[in-house]
Amino acid sequence: MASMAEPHVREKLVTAALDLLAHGGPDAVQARKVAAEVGASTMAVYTHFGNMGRLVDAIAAEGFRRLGARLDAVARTDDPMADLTNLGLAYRAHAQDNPDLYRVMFGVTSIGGHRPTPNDPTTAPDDPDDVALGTFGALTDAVEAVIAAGLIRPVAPARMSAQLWSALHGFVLLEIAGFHGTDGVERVLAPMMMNLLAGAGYRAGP
Amino acid sequence: MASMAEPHVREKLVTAALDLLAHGGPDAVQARKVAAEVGASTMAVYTHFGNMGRLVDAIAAEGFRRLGARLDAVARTDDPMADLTNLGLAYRAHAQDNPDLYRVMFGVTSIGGHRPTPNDPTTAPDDPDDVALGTFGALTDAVEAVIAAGLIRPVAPARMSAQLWSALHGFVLLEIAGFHGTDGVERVLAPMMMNLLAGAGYRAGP
DNA sequence: ATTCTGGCATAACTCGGTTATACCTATCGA
DNA sequence: TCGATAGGTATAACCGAGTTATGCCAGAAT
Repeated sequence: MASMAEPHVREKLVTAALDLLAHGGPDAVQARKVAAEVGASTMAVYTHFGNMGRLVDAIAAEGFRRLGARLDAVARTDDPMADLTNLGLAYRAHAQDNPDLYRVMFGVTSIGGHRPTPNDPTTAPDDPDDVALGTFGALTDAVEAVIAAGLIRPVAPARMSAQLWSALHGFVLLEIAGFHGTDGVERVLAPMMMNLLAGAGYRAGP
Repeated sequence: MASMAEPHVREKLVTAALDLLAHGGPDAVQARKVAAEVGASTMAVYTHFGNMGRLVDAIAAEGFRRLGARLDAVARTDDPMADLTNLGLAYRAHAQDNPDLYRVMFGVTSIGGHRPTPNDPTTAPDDPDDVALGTFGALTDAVEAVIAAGLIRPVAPARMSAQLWSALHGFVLLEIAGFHGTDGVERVLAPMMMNLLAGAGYRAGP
C-alpha cells in the first residue's frame, strides 16, 4: 500500500491545510485532518514538516505568496496615485477574502497553539517574514512612483510605505474583527490612505 | 478545607491569569496553572467562568480597562493636538508594556485555542468589544477637542478617530511582531499620526 | 433539625500534537 | 544479480491540557 509516494505530498498537504483553514477555521487545521484530506496517515505531516509549527509556517508563506501575486496583478498605469490606492484595496481584498489566512499570516489566530515562527534564520524556504517584506517592497515601489511623478514631496519612500502598511494592517484586522461595519472601505480605508499622503503634500486632483 | 470561599476568587483568578500571561506568555495561561496560582483546584476556573473562553474574555476586558485607565491618565491641556499625540503614545506604550495582553485583547494570540468571543450579547459583564469601543470614544473625544480648537477642519470626529485607531492598532501589532525596528515611534508612529491629521488640514508648528 | 444550594476537590474522560516502531519500496554498491 | 541502505508510510501508543462526572462540605432557607 505504501508505494514510493506521490511526488507532491508536501504541496498537497499545504493545499489541504489552506482548504481546511478557509472552510473550517483555524480549529479545523489538525494534523489528523490535514493528513486524512490527502489520504495519508498522520505521520505524513511529521515526515514533511517535522511538526505543526512548520506546517503553519508553510501556510503563512503561501498566504504571502498569494498576496504578492494579487498585488502584482494590480496594473501599473500612468496614474501612480490610483495604482497606490488600488494596491491598498487589493491588500484589503485579499484579507477580506481569506480572513483566517490573513490572521495566520501575521501570527494572529495561532493554529493548535502554533504561530508562524518569527524571524527564524534556520527555517530557510518558508520564513514568512521574508515574504512579508517582499509585500512591503511592493508598497514602497508604488510610493516611489508617486514621488517620481511629482505628486507628493520626495519623502523617504520606505517611511511612507511603513505608515501605509501599518494603517492597512490595522484597518484590515479591525475590519475582520467587525469593528468597521460594512462601509469601512469608503468611510475609513480610502480617506485614511488619502490623509496619509496628504501629509506628504498630496492634493486631490481637480 | 473548603470553606465558604474567599469572596474575591474570581478576581484573583483573573489577576493570576494576567500574571501568568505577562510572565510566561499565552502558553502559560492554563486552567490548572491559573487555579494553582490562587491555591484552588482546577474546578475553580469552571465554577466561576464555565470554560477557558470566558476567562479569556475577562482577561481581555481587564486589559481594555487598564488601557482605558492609561488613556484617562493622559492630561488634557490647552494644547489638544499634543493631547491627541500623547494619547497615541500612551496607547502604544500600553501595548509595548503588555504585548501578550494587547494581543489577547484583540483576539490575537488565542489562549488554549480560545480567543475572546466577539460581540456575544449573552456575555454581559465582560464583553471586550464594549470596553474596546470605550477606548475608541477617548480617541474621538480628543479629535473633537482638536476640531473645537480650530486646528483642523470640522471633519466627522468618529471618522478621523477610526482612522487613527486603525493606524495605531496596525503599527502596534507590527511593532510587537518586530517589523518596526527600535525607532518605530519616531520613524513611523509619530509622522503617521501627523500625516493623518494633515489630511484634515493640520499644519505643524507656529 | 432537615433540606437545599453553591463552591470546591478528586479523578476520570477526550481530543489532538507528538513519538516509537515496524514495514515496504526504490536505489545503490559489490 | 543480490543484499544493504534510506526515505516515506501506517499503526498504535504517549502525553498534556480542556473539560466533565461525582461527591463532599458549609451556610442559608424552611
